[in-house]
Amino acid sequence: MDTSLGDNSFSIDLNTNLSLHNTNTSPRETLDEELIRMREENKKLVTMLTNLCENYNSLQTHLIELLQKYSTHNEENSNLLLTRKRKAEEECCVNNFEEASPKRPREITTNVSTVCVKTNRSDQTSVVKDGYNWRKYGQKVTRDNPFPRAYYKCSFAPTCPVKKKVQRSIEDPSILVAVYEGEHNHPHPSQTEITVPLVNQDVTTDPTFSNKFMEDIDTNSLQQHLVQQMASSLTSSPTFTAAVAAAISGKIFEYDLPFK
DNA sequence: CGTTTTTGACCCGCGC
DNA sequence: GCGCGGGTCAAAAACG
Repeated sequence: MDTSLGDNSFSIDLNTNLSLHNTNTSPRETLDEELIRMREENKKLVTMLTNLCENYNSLQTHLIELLQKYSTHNEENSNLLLTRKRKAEEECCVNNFEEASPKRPREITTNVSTVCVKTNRSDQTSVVKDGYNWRKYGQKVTRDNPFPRAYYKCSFAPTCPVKKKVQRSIEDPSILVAVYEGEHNHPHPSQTEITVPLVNQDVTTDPTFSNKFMEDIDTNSLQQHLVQQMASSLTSSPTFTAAVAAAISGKIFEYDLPFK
């Protein structure tokens, strides 16, 4: 995860470097002490943030490992029940970047990944906002799911071979299951309208669910969210706002005084 | 008027 | 060989 959050250089500059031209020692000493205290607090915050990033990374790695194990387990169980055809589909979904079945020569090597997206129950559309532009070319009601399956091609087709199938989960209709086939051979057109894929129990109990969704989580929006959370928690602290107010007033004071 | 979506028809692989 | 089911095509409709 290449992130500025993991960068130790990230610091909260409170602009508390006050250089007051006040000769009164006692308020200055107080301010100096306050300044030292704020710097230490700043250091602590940086350390905490670094640890937080490290913990997040290790947790993410752990989650991916668990999902991989879970997928393998489901594959073994379902092998007893599924027909050969459906089993082949299952394997295709569980194992990403696996070659397509040799019995289907029309599909050359395709990368298959599954992404689950939480939507509003009132939203009946089957649109998964992933930043790419798609053109719908078909819709079909399948045997094992009453919700229609929509077929999309990348709008860059035929240059871009990527297709996706979108269908609501039979277990939880508020979840859209999108199956992507192939890799885009063009840059991502937009990073602005990405729906963060969902991690919940309904999704992980779906045997067709793939761990690939973790890679599709937009790291930029996650970073923004974390920064916003940290900013709000800091600004909600009375000591922090007091320190900022002191820093700003001190700065104003600095600009006012030299001519006195 | 160009683009996208809808939808019925068709194709093809698989199982019996 | 036949039927079933999933995937794709393509004409018509809808949309901006």
